[in-house]
Amino acid sequence: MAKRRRLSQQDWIQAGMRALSSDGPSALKAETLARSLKTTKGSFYWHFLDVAAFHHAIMEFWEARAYSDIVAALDRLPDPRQRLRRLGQIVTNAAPHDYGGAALEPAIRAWARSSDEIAAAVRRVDQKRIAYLANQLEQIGISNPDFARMIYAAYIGFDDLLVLDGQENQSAMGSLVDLILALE
Amino acid sequence: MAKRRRLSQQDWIQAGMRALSSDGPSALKAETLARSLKTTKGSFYWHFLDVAAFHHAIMEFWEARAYSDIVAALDRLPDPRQRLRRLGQIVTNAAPHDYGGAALEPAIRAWARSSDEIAAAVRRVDQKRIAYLANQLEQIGISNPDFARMIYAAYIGFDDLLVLDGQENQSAMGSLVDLILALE
DNA sequence: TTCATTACATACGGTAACGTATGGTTACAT
DNA sequence: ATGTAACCATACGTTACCGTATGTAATGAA
Repeated sequence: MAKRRRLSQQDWIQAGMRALSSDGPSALKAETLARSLKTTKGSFYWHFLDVAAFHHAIMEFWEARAYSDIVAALDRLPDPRQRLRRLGQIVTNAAPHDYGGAALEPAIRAWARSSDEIAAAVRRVDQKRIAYLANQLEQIGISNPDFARMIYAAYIGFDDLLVLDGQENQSAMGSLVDLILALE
Repeated sequence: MAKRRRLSQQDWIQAGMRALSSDGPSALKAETLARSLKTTKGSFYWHFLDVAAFHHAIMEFWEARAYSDIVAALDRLPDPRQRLRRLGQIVTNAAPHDYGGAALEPAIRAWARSSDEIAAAVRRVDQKRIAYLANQLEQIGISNPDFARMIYAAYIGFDDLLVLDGQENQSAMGSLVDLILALE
């Protein structure tokens, strides 16, 4: 039999992200998750004040990594051009933070549509990522901010399409980056 | 006092789309919507067998228009180039089917992440729209299907960004179309 | 006008979730 | 080994929704 090890906040957050990715925000319930973790509400309410606090914790966990993980992956590359090309590859591989076969990020974005708090977090992350992109583009002589927003919009769209049809996006995203890099 | 006119299926579907757009799929409950329509469940269960049937009706309403409305708006234009440029403008104006200040389409896409039935409908619509785009591009000598998928991904992403930050996308989407039209 | 059909109200029993309270276990530090 | 804190189980009262049943009001065709 399993060892029935005790749980931490992190275990609950992980389970939450998995449930969110596969079933949407309505799966983020204390009793439901408890069953999936083979425990009871008692544990949940020990680790979190209430459901809202749990939601908040998931949001914070995501927000803390959503920007820095991408930048960390790209900043190792010396050239802005290489960084942008690499970005094209990141998107397509079901992206960072994969849970139960489904990507976390599209799930978070979907969640944002029913929660103002989540929407605010997504907005903050978007702003930072778009600014980062714009900065990379400036370094190669492209100052029109349209292009940063364009790349980012495609990034979001590809991520959403991937979840739905599972098709490869790498090629299309790569073509877009190439198109823009060819500008200057 | 108001005349308390009686309701039709359509009234419920409209209310559902409004609720979906502003509060997400969890707002699609019989009793909640009844309150918002100042009536009771009695009316809801008269017009619909159950909640699932109601969801299905909303989905069908959207799917019946999601493809044809866009094509209808574009096919009046004689030239594929003009059609693609026009598409750039459509996206940004909070798109067709606007409810309560929020666009319906991103709400449907978000809903698709928690419902397989909705996801299937979105998939069907996506396929048809991408095929239409690819067809337009072919007419101007661009046969690489990456570009149809790229435009469509950007379309989705811009729509999502619009809801979040309310910024103008027209310029960025236009730049993308121009970039591609310049290919041939 | 009547009366059948359409549309809605109300009351009911059932389920699933919330958060609290309280008591029982496990782990570890001394 | 034993006591304290961390962790979990269980039982409870409450709320919001589901779907059904059944009765009541409105409306148009005869």
